[in-house]
Formats: sequence, structure tokens, C-alpha cells
Amino acid sequence: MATERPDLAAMLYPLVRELIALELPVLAAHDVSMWGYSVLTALDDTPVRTQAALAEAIGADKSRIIGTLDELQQAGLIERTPDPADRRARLLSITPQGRRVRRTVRKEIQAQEEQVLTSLAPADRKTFVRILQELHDAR
Amino acid sequence: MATERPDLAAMLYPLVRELIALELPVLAAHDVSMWGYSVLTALDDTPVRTQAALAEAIGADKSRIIGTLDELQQAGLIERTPDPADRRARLLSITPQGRRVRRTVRKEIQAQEEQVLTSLAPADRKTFVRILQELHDAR
DNA sequence: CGCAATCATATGCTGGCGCTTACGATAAGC
DNA sequence: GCTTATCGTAAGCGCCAGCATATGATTGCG
Repeated sequence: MATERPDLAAMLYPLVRELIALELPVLAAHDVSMWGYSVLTALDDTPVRTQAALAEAIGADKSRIIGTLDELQQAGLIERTPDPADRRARLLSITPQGRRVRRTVRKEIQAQEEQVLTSLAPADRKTFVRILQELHDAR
Repeated sequence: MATERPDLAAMLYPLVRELIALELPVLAAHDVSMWGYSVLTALDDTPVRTQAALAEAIGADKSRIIGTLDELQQAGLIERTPDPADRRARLLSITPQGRRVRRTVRKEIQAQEEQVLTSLAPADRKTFVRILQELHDAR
């Protein structure tokens, strides 16, 4: 059958696992968890008004990320400020230190990612990333 | 920063989750688990000589897939035959029924996948799949 | 023949995740 | 003022995966 190809998930899943496996030591070296890094990444883009909104934005469970937020706050990487307009909610923002950590981590992670893509021709590499970004932005 | 892009994992992970979420009802409709489908896929390509080798080939835990193999065998989708050359081992193969089920499921899954990719231009779609396959084959 | 290795199997432990419920504090709407 | 909704928090439940250990049967090697 000339139209046979593996399922996308079957091809992507091991790739994602590989990428995550590469990330973990980088994150560990900076004392940041995967969810912690996701939080920092989201907040680096924009502050968020409630923890529930942040959890939803990064695909986390609102109960489960509380511990993560506690740690990040403890480490001085984020701030949680009661919203003066609604005292049920807490404004979440990244600290300058958090921003530095996040950007350092990202730089190292993306260097690792380039390694994974070395088997591709440079044009394919660029195209792959462009397409991924399109798919990501279309969600 | 013009060189800023999201991490690959950050882009791929939600995509994989989406694809898996699409697969689950298809698999459920055919009474096959995700690991079961992985087993069928692997055996559709080639029989395997030991359960441990199969587990390794699909990235599963050799103990944990025993239940899955039991179910597949019970459902008549695979066969386990003692290896006459080494009675510790069991030759694993897919039955004609298993092959039919697997190919039906794959067809439906890949139709779903095409839906996910509709936001891409057709040329990009082909390129994306080609690149993924290259990355997959390079492992 | 004895020992180490291999195979399938069963099971335990741990941690993570998804989802849910419940609670106190706060806010919005009628 | 009362009811419903929202927020953060805590905790429970069930499932799953990763990893490890143990066992009996079998095999290969010295």
C-alpha cells in the first residue's frame, strides 16, 4: 500500500518523549519543574489575573499547580498579589529573576532541540518549526 | 527578540494530546486499548520472538503489557506460540482478524489526523508528514 | 552438574495526573 | 438580605506508568 504511513501520534509521541527527556536535566540544573517552567513561560508573555486562568492556559489542573506556584513564589521567581478589584483572586506575575531563569532555561532547551533536528536538512528544519508554529497558533 | 519561538516540546505536547484524544473514541469503538493498538501495529509489520522484545519495541513495560496481550489473545487478534527452539519464549503474531481490526482503526485514525491538519496548506501537510517520518526513521 | 542468564508472570511501591468534592472568603445579581 | 457563583485551597479516589523484586521454567556455558 503506497499510502501507508505511521499514525501522526505514533511518530510524534516518541519525539515528544525524547524532547522532554532532554529538558529534564536542564530544568533540574535550574531547580525548576516542568510545570514550573510552563508557568514561567506563560507569565513571561503576560501576567495573569487568576490562578485558575493560568492553570487553564498551560493545561494544568488548578488544584495541582498550587504547590508549583508555592515553590516558584518561595524561590522568588513569581509574585502573587491579591487583586484589589476582587479579593478572591490573585494577580500572577513573573519577577525579573524569574524572567532571567526562564530565558536561560529556554536558551539551553532550544539548543538541545536543535540537536534533535540535526538529521534534517536546514530548510526542512525551518519548515518543520514554521509548520509547528502554525498548528500551535491555530489552536 | 526576532529569534524567539516556543520550545518544540511546548508546541508538540498539546498536539500529541489532541491527537491521542481523537484516537481514544476510535479505539474504544473497536474495543482496543492504546497499548493494544500499539501491539497490533508492531505485529502487523512483523512477528516478534519474545514478549520482552515486543515491549521494548513499542516502549512498553514488559510486565505491564501482559494483560494487554492476554486481552488481545482472548479477542483473537494475536497469537502466542511457544518457540520450539526455546521454550522460555513465545512467538507473537497477529491474526488475520487482528490485521483487519488494526487496518480499519488506522484508516479511521488517519482520517481524524487529516482533520487536525486542515489548517495547513496541502504542500505543508505533505512536508510535515514527510519530515516527521524522517525524524521517526532516524531514531 | 552447577551457576548465571533469560523468559513470562505476578506483584509491590511510588509518583503523577485527571477529576471531583468540600470549605471559607468574596463578589454579583435580584 | 439571600442566593448563586467564583476564587484559592485541601484532599480524596482511581488509574496509569516506571521501576523493581521475586518466582518457576528453561537455556547456555564452563
